Amino acid sequence: MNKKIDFSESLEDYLEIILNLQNTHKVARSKDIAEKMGIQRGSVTGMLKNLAKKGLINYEPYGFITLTREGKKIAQEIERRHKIIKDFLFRVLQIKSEKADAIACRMEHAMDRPTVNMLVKFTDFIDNCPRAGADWIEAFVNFCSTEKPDRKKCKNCLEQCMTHYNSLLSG
Amino acid sequence: MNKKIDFSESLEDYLEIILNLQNTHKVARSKDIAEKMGIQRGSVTGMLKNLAKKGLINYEPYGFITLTREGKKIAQEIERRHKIIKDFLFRVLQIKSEKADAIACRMEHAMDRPTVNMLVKFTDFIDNCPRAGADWIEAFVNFCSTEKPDRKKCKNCLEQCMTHYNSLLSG
DNA sequence: TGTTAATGTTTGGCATACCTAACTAAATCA
DNA sequence: TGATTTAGTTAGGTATGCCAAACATTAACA
Repeated sequence: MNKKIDFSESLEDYLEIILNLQNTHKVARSKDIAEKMGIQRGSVTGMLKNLAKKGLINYEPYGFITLTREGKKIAQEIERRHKIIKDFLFRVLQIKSEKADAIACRMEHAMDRPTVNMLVKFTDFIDNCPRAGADWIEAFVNFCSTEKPDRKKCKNCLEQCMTHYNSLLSG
Repeated sequence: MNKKIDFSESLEDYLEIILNLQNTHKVARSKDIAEKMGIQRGSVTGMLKNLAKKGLINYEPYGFITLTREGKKIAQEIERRHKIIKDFLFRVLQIKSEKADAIACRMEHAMDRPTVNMLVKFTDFIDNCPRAGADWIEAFVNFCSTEKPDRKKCKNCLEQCMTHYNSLLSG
């Protein structure tokens, strides 16, 4: 029974924004959706009807807009993808927060669930593996700004990493 | 003079495919483009005219299709993004080759040049940093398939990593 | 060289998703 | 409560990008 209709990027964006508005403003309003989507108010109505027809929102003219259970499920999935991708772009790839958000907003439609799940595991791994961690990301930043990696620095880095791990064990 | 028109995903796909066909078959044919795009032959003609109008391909009815200098530049940029993203998905995130290609094909339109550049640097870093490398990716695979990371394994892993680095220095 | 098959084009139609402008309902305030 | 502002809807229009089917051209081969 799991309908695997694939929704358009636009539709997914609407759901994500409605969820967002629901969370911050209690209820989603047509005007705010238009504003967040960067489109005209008139364009929103059509999509609201569309979303309602698909059973993703509760909607009647001039009434409140809320996500149905199904709509919320999808919106939350998109929101989750967004956060995961943004986190990777921002924390690992060092993309500036605002830009990371903008790109995540586009990438979230391109990646499917299993792939995003692997990305979560990967950032988890970076955060938890003694060979990686915050200082390793620091090393990456350094790697980016220098021409050729200095092997001597590598020795230091490795030793530091080992020391840190040992203190983790004993601490 | 650097025209920064942003092209549609569809248009970028056409260019990428034309480049691909140019490289493998010497010349791009309407039928093959349709096949690769998974669309009907009739739909291709319209876009060819569009691409020609934008100065991205050399095209006249019933004639050969080749990329102009400008078109090739864009196609190569897209192709580059595709390869980089696919490599990351496949080698790092362990996404199966075919699927990695399909997702890369969608992601390549979502990521801009600077972001892709950071992704290259990141995979470069993974390949070159003594704390990362192929065995570290192996460790990630292991991390994915186990519930909780085993700290004892970490000790081994770290020591192996250190040994490997030392042998690199002396070797 | 004439016929046939393959390839490419044209046409009309459809769906999505946006716009503007006119209109309607609801909310606000005097 | 009535007038005005704000929010939401409707209607008609545009651009993209696809389809199917009829048509035109080119290539293949007999």
